Formats: sequence, C-alpha cells, structure tokens
Amino acid sequence: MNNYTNILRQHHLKATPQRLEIVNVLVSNGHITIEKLYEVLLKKFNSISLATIYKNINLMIENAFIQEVKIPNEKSVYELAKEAHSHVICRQCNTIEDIKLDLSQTTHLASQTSHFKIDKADLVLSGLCQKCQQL
Amino acid sequence: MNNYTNILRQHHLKATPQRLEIVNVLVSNGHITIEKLYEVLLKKFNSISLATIYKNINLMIENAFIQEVKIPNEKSVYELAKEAHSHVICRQCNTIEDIKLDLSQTTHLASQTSHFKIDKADLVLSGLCQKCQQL
DNA sequence: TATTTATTGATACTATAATTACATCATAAA
DNA sequence: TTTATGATGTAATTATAGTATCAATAAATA
Repeated sequence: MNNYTNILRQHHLKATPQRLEIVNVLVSNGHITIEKLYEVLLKKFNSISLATIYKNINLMIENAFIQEVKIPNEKSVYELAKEAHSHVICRQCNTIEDIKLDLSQTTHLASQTSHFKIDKADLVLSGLCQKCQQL
Repeated sequence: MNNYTNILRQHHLKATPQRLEIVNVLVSNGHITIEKLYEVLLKKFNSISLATIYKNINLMIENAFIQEVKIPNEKSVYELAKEAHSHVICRQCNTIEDIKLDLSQTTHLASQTSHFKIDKADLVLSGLCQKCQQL
C-alpha cells in the first residue's frame, strides 16, 4: 500500500489505480487541465473514460482534496489542496509555479478600504519565465 | 451625440444603440457576465440576438475596450478597461467591487524568488461585504 | 442626402464541456 | 474468501458556449 493510498482513504476515497495515478500526476505535474489530465491518464489506462476523470475531479473537489485554479485567458487547472499560496504563470510557455507570498498587509488594507471581511486572496502573476526571457 | 459615442469611435466601433447600451450597462453595473448582459439588453431591445452580444464583446476585447475578469468558482465577468486594479467579491451576494491596491512590492518580491519577469498581477479577494456580514 | 460599409437579428450549426444510466468489475471490510 | 459497496467504462445524452451565413437595416462619410 503506497502512500497515496492513505491520502485517498483519509479523504474517504477508495484507492483505485486510476485515482492513484491522478494523484501521482498532480504531485509531479503540479497544475493540469482536465483535458491534459485525460490525455496523460490514457497513456497508462488506454480505456479510461473522460467520465471517470470528471467524476473523480468533482469528488476530489468536494472532499477538499484538490482545488481549481482560474488563470486569466487560460483554461482552469487543478492542483492538490495545500496551504494558501499564489501562482506565477509564463505567458509564453504557460508554465505555472506556486509561490508563497505574504499578502496579509494587502488584504488587511483591502478590508479597511472596501469594508469587506476578506478571508481569501487569489493572486495570479503573469510574465515570462527565465527560459522564455532568453528566447 | 452622447459621450459614449465618442468612446466607441475612439476604439473604431460604430456607435449603434446596442453598443451604447452595452457600454451603459458596463458603466453602471461595473461587472457582468455574458448571460446577464444578454438578459439586461433584452429589456431594451426585445429582439436583440445573443450573437450580437458575443460579436460585440469579442470586438471590444480585441480593441482593448473591455476585459474579462476570471473569478474563482464563478463565471467570468466583463468590465471596461481601465488602469490596473484588483477585485473584491462577496461570496454571499456575489457583489464585485474594484479596489486599487499597490502590489508593486509583492510583484517585485515575486520576481526575485521566482525568476519570472512579472508584468501583471490579477488579484481577487473574497469575503463578505458589509451588508452580508450583518445577516 | 446618397452611397459605402458595417452591424444586426434570425437561424442553423459547430464545438466543447459535463452528466447520466447501467452492466461489469474491483476494493475494502467482515 | 466472501460479500457489500463503490468505481469504472461505454455510450447516449444534455448542457453550455460560441460561430457562420446572409438578407435587411442603420451608421458614417463624402
């Protein structure tokens, strides 16, 4: 029983090979679209169904195991749930990286000016990654 | 010739009644989905076509006259293009407000840690608006 | 005000995204 | 190892989003 089996069970999800592979892909790729996830899983399970992907992604979201990340001008990607963080995306190659930034000052200031009680900050920074800057 | 006519012409768009109303709705509502925009325009033009909405929204985006805003867990909304700003959304009533925040420190820091050349920051803050806090 | 050119609305269509039903099969727990 | 429960794959289906065509019409300009 590998370690992803435990993670899945903790979220009340049976550890099927398909799910283990989804987790595996999320751990290694980090951020992925439904479409791409299907494509990748097809390599391992040549008869996997898109319905299975959708059913699992939805279940995992319900169980707060993964979360959707909306990217300006792009399709949504999914990532394993973890502590709050922001994202950096390269507009050239679409690489997405997590980045830990302290936004407490910003949200505090925003609370004051807007009179909203703010408890979440979704930040997506766009630009060029190191590689693409050199091209 | 009202003032929206000029704005449209400056963006090389003929000032049709439908377009003037789209601008009008964007100015007063601030942020709106395609769906809702269609709904609202139908009140004024009872035979307006959804195709007209799409054609205009796309044209206006191409002409950098309006822009799409992606909101976590919600449909995209459209707003008039203006100087960079962030958004605050109420998770209860879905009200969206613009907010001007200085993110230069944050993006500068992010550039250093990520080695990305960052030129854009999309920030969506979520919480409860003043009204919904009281309910 | 006549002419050119773009826009509109109607309709049909295409594309993409997501869900359902159900028989078969696998996992987890007894 | 057996059984109950839940997951999978297939296929059909529904939902949602967006585009193309084109005749009629309106806006801009000369």
